[in-house]
Amino acid sequence: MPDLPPGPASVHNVLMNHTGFLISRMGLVAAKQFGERLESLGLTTRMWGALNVLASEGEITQHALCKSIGMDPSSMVSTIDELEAMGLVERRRHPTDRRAHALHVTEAGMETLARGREIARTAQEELLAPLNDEEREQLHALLLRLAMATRKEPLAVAPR
Amino acid sequence: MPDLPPGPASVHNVLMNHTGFLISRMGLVAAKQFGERLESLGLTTRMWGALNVLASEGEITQHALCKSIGMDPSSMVSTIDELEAMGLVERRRHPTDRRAHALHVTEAGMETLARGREIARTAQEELLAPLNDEEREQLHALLLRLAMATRKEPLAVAPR
DNA sequence: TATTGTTATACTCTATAACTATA
DNA sequence: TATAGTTATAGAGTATAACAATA
Repeated sequence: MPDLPPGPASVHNVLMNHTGFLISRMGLVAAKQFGERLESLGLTTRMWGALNVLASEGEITQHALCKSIGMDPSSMVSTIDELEAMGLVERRRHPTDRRAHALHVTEAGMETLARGREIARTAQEELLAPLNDEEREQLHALLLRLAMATRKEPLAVAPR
Repeated sequence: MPDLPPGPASVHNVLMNHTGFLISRMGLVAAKQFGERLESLGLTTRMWGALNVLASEGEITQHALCKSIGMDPSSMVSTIDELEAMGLVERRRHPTDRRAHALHVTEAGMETLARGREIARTAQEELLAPLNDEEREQLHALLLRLAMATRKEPLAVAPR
């Protein structure tokens, strides 16, 4: 009885035949690699996702942000807490609804966001290194069509 | 101030521009959909991954199985416990090493595996529904090249 | 009566370290 | 001294329910 299977460890050929497994697997790798790079900014993938959407939407409520990225409201509290503690986001008064906050991205938040986007480019370059430009566009287009079909799935930005 | 961003909820346009995000996102969707379907067999994605590799490798040790799918040995214990409780796998005596087990897939295990593969086909059909056959092959080939480049990453079969 | 944000809680998944019995 | 399997434990990450303030 062979004690170890032949070939490099960690992923088995049998599983590689399934596209769904490959997507799941590469999704974990991508999230992990990006998350490790984001640590240099003191950000998690969840914080980055929230900051990113917030900057593009302007001042919105936590509730709206939750719906926008599919995060649970109770999880959003701690995410915004962390961003606020770092001075990247402020909870400002909502002009009309005294229950709600108007989430505001600070100047420091915009700077961190810019550096995060640079990191995202680097991480993407690392992830897609085996592919040329045309192939990268192909992959993106194919994934985008899949994503558009499952847009309503209430999944958070990052796996962990 | 707009209370909700325009368009359908749960995933934001800004994030859709990143291939890494799309892969991560679709990986979660794929794993979730497959996991829900596997419940009908009483299996988790982890159990299915272990059973699948085990059947293709014959009788190997838990240690070898761990290396083969990138699962932690301590997590493997409960995974095999569950498979054994369902009568799909047996811990048999290793012929030469009294510390180790020879993991054996039972006949019931092979039958469950066959049904699992049918479920995998169905789930894949659902996931890749927006793509035609040629596009599915393209996507698979592109992901496979990425996966081969990161084969050594010690990540488990399924995110949760 | 419903909604926003918050807190407390529980549950899952995973990783770490220590332990045993063998090698 | 190292290895296979196990156990116990702790740490993320997430989901659920209840709550106060306000609509």
